[in-house]
Amino acid sequence: MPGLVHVVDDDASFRTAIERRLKLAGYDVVTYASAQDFLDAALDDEQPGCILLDVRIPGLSGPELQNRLIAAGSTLPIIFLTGHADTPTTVQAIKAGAEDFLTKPVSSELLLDAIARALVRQDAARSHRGKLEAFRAHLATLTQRERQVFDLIVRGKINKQIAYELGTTERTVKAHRHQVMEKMQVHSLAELVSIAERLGMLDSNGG
Amino acid sequence: MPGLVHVVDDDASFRTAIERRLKLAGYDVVTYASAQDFLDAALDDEQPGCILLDVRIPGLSGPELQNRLIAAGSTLPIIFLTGHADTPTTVQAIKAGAEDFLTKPVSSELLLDAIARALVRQDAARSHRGKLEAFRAHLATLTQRERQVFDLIVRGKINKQIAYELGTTERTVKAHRHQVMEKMQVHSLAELVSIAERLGMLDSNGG
DNA sequence: CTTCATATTGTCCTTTAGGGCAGTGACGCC
DNA sequence: GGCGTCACTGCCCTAAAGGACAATATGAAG
Repeated sequence: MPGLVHVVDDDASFRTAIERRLKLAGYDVVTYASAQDFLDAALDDEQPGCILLDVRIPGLSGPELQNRLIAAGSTLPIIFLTGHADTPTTVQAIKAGAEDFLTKPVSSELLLDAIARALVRQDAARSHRGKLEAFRAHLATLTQRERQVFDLIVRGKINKQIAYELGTTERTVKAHRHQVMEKMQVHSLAELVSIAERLGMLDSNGG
Repeated sequence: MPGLVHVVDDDASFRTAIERRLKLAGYDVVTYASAQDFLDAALDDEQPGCILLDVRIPGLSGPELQNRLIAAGSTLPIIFLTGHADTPTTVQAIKAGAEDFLTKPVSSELLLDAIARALVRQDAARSHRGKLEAFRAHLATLTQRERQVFDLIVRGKINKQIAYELGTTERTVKAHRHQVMEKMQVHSLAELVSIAERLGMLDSNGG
C-alpha cells in the first residue's frame, strides 16, 4: 500500500536518516522540524499517509499535536517514535488511537510493519468515513420538514401517525416521504433505516 | 458504582495491602496468587467488576491471561499493574483493550480512578451486549426458512422478489414474514432492519 | 400410527405505501 | 410584480403488506 509518510522530529540527522530508510521502502516522505510546521502545511487529510511523530519536540509536543488532529477530525494515523517512553504517555497515546508507540532506535522491521498497518487502517477508515459523509451530505439537503418525516419514518411510524404528530395530513407526509427517498437516494425503507442506524440516529428509539 | 475487584498478583504482601485499600474504598475484593487460580475460579462474567492484573507472574503471564479472557468473550475490564513496564507490552495491552496500565507503586487516586472508569465501561458494555444477546436469542428461534426470509426482508426486497429468489409464492413469504416479526418481537420493518444492522448483518448489502 | 413442527398455498379483505395530476399559500429574492 | 422553494392538500388509482380462515404435505419424535 503506497502512501505519504509525514516525519515530525526536531532532530535533523534523524529526519535525514529516517527519510532515507522510508524512501528505500518505497514511501513518499515529507519531514517537519516541529509540530507547528506540520500544522502549517495544511495537509489534505484524505490523502493516503501517516505520521511518524516524536513525543518530545520543542513547541507543541507530540501528544498535543495528536489532540489537535483528533479535534480537527483528522484520520491520519499516528505512529509515535520516542527516545524513552514513560508509561502514562504511552497509554494515553494508544488510548487516543495512535497506531503504535515505538522507541528509538527502531528496527526497520518494526517501523515498516507499523507504517503498513497504519496505511491499511487509514484506508479502511477513509472509505468507511467516505460513505458516512455521503449519507450526511444527502441528509443535509433535506428541508426541515423532510428531516422530521425522515426521523419518524426510520422509527417505524406509519404515515398516519406521522401526519398526526406533525399536525398535517397523510397525503402531505407521502409527499415529504417521496422527497426523502429521492434525496437520500434509496429505494427501500430498509436502506433508509440502515443509513439512519449507521449515522447513530437510532440509538435510543421506541418502536 | 459498586463492583467486585479481582486482584491477581503473586506478591502476597502486595495482595494484602491492595485488598485493604480497595475495601476501604468500598469495593468487594477477591485475590488470586496466579492467573491459573483466577481461571479456576470460573467466574460469572456478567457480574460487575474488573481485574487488577500483574504483568509478570509465575505461570500464565498477565497479557496471556488477557488473551485467554478475550478469546473466551469476557467483558471484564483489565487494569494492568506492574513493577516496570516495557513499551511494547504496554502498547499491546492497551491495544487489546485494557482499561489502563499502571506502575507500582500506584497512588490510590490513579488506581481508584482507573477502577471507577473500568466499572462504568463494563456496565455500558454489559448492557449493550445484553441487548444484542436478546436479539440473537430471538434470531435463534427462527427456522431456516424464516431466517432466509429475514435476510431478504432487511435488504429491502419486496415479497414478490423474495418469493422468486426462494422459489416459492408471495403468500408463503407473507406467512414466514409474519413469523419473523412475531419471533423477533418487533412491530415494524424499521425495527427489524435496525436490529439486523446492530447485529452486523448488513455490512455489505446491495439494495 | 399419532403428534408436532415446518413449509407450503389459496381466497378474500383491509390497511399502507406510493404516485399522478392539480392547485393553494407563504416567504424571500431580483 | 415575477420567480423559485417549501409546505400543504384533495381525488383517484395501483402496488404491497398484513391478516383471517382453511388446507396440504413432509419428516422427525414418541
